[in-house]
Amino acid sequence: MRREASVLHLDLDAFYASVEQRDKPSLRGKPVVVGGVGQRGVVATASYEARVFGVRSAMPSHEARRRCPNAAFMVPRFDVYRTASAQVMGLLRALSPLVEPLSLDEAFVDLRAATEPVDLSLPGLTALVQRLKDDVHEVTGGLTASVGAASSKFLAKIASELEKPDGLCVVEPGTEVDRIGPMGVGVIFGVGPVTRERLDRIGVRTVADLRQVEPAELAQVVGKAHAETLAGLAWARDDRPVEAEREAKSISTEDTFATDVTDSAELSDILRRHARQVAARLTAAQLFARTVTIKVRHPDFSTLTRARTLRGATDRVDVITGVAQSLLDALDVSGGVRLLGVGVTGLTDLLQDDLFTSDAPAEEPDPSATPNAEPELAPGSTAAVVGPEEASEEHAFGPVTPGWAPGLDVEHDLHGPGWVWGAGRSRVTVRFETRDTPPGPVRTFADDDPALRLRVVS
DNA sequence: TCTGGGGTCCTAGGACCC
DNA sequence: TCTGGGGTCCTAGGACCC
Repeated sequence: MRREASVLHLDLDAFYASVEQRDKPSLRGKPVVVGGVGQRGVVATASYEARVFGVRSAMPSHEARRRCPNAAFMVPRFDVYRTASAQVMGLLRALSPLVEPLSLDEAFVDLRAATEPVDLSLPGLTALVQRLKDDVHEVTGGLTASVGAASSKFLAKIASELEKPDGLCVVEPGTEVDRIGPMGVGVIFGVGPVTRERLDRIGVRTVADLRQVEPAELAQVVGKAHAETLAGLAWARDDRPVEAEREAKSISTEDTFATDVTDSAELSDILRRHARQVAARLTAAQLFARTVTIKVRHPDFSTLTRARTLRGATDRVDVITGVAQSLLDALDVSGGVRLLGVGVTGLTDLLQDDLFTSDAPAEEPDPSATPNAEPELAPGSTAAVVGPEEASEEHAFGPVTPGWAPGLDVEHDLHGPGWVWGAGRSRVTVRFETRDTPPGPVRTFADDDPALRLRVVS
């Protein structure tokens, strides 16, 4: 436990929705919901105006629509979010090189590793955090961040949430135990609905309640490893370091279909597409994987995974496809499939692998040696046929209407840049405005109007 | 027409080895 | 010729995070 509040946690407020409001002036001050817009979509982020109506992250989109029919519903623009995120991470790294991103909109910073000496007194920290927030606002063109400073990751994260949005909270060292005592156990990272319910059943509702539980009883309720962490955190004991470079442990992609898929040829196509994406990401990261996993969700939402570990690591599309297909073949999917995914784990980089096996008889580091136990990859297997990489990388929010999904950027020959307000019945409605204009006019076009096209923005 | 996608970590059981 | 315990690897599932 540190003696000074040298850990920062930064969280961009309603990040995706705020970026949309920044870039679409007519949406400022209005409810905005970013996420899947299809029947099976869920909410990724709701603006604060939408939260007033009870719209929350992870809520099914149809439920969000019911609660807030007047909200603007739009598909995420990850390239734009990535750019804004990189700008913010850049500011953090200028403060201290020891930055641990948790997602596009969240990161820890260790100020002890700062290149220049930092004044960690309460006024010093407050001034530093305020400057950081101002810089974030400026560099991103108007986004706000909530920042917490404390003596540990646990408290810094709690602190950043205390005064959201646009929050600034420094937890003074020595006050941690008192501060968290009255809070619900749900503030503890790792305590979700299930654990909260289990704790509730033994009378534990607040962090202070948690301190009274016998270690043995706690272990029985939440498991040994979890119990030890929780017991420590209840007393604000947390010495987890801020870690800048964490190696990826798995890579996966999956897709929930607009309607359940029953055709096995179609499932194979989808599987191959996923395998191709996974292989491409392995290659891009210069990694190889030993275990291939598939994930299948049935129409009743029951979900299962099947995995097979190979003798050697691979990044080959045909190998990954072949293993995935044979795993799928062993399952009964006659009732249809709601979701299909492919993933890899057991990641190694070849160089290291090579090093460790260099005195062994040439188990070729070349992954072409790995189709070993994969009879389904016999010559003539269609698995070896590899098509061009899919154009769309982000299926994350599901069945995006090809073309005119709401929120996407467009350009019209006459009217200039704008964004898709809505589409359907062979028509597209566009609002012509950008980040730097006042709210603009709305026009409707035929969806095959040659003067109108999608615009790539980041 | 309930319930995304991309991750991490933990548990538990069985195989296998010493 | 009857039986323990530890360690590691693998698979499957589940809780949780953003």
